[in-house]
Amino acid sequence: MTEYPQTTKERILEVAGDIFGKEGFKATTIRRIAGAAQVNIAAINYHFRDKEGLYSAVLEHVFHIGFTRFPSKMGIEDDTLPEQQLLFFIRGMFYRLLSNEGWAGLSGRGRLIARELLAPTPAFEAVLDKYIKPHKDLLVSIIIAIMGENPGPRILLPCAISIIGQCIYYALAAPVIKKIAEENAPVEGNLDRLAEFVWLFSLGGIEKIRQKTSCVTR
Amino acid sequence: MTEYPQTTKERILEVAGDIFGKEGFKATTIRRIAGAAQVNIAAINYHFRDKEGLYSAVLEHVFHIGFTRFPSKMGIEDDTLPEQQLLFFIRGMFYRLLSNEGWAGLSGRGRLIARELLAPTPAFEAVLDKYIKPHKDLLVSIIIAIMGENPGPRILLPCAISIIGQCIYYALAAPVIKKIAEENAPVEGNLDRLAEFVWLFSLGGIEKIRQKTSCVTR
DNA sequence: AAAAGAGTAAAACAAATGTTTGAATACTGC
DNA sequence: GCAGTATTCAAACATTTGTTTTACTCTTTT
Repeated sequence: MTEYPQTTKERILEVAGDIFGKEGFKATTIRRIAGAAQVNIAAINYHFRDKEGLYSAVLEHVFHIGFTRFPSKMGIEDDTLPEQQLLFFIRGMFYRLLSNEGWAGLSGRGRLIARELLAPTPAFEAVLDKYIKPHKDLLVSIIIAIMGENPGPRILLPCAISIIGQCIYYALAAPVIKKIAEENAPVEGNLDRLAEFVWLFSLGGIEKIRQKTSCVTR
Repeated sequence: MTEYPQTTKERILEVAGDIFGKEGFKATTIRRIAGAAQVNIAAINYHFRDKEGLYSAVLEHVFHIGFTRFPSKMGIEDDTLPEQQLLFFIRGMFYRLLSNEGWAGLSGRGRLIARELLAPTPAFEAVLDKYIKPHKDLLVSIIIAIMGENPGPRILLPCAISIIGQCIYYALAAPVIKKIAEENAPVEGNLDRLAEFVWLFSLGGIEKIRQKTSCVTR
């Protein structure tokens, strides 16, 4: 991505993120990383100890970049309406997951995240606590605000999962979506429209769930 | 899974599905498969030509099993109400993706599918046409029936993606969901409840989308 | 300017992995 | 029962790949 002079270490991190994401941990060879980063093979082991050490560093780096450029609360103020908060939250996810300044549509480094969801490595535990749990908690609090009551985890968490699931699926299945529904592929120009769609869809979902559960409990 | 005598070829297929799913293509060694299936290494190349040939066969086999045991239209008759059809469709996905008779929660062979969504291999093209596209078309027709009108692909496909996305995310992120929302992990005993939740949520979503788009177009 | 240390380079090592070979064994049709 | 085919097996081959070693270069410190 960045062509301007960087330190060897930085260049390795950037390049490794893309390649690990595209190929997966096992399929990635340090020779390939070294080649792409125009760095000697031994430099990788020198800076990161071994392949696994490099991977951990990459994972942390990727999450740091994503949540620094697109924080969970992006655009959300204390006086923002709950519904608006949800829109910002979803739009944030789309941009973090799919924009080029973010995780580039999981086509590059971002696919790392999907791979970790699928099969968490030990290195994932750290980012789970640091980035993902707070992110989830924020969403849950937004849902509570929209519902106007706290229906408990058996309602809240599935709601959160449904919302996050839609966003991540766009990112995860981007290659397939491009093939069977090209018009709606999650490319840069579509992000706002798709985010707004998911937002509306989710508002409707939350509303429906609220009706049903209120109906049952009372 | 099956312990009773099978042909070598069948045993290889079964075992390879699990291992490819858990480890990914590159990380899977044919020696490991041979060991687990109690088969000579060369037998694999004999029956399937090479590692890639085995993988293609496994992928087709996995999809065949899944859509044979849990067909897209499972439970859907011609006179089923559209809303009911959606419930059956979603429930079918949950069982296909997550039950032990299906793809076993992507913990075993089913994870193959998620891997293919993430990074399609050439072998995926075939199953895409044979299984996935018809499956998508069915869902789209159900959505049209629920909406009572055809709002065009820019509305329909995002709807379909939102619905499928929720289902697949449960399967994909099962390891992580277990960690942060254990009560709602997609295990056998939760499938009906979660399917019904996703159904309600999606009905609400479709309704909301329909309102908005009618509002704008007219 | 000399010494020390950090960073880089090329080559070599050892383990693993996909594939092939050629012989041995089981099965099938006549 | 036998020829012919299909299947299984153990061993070997050629690559690939993570890691280490050793020497070299450059910067910083004294």
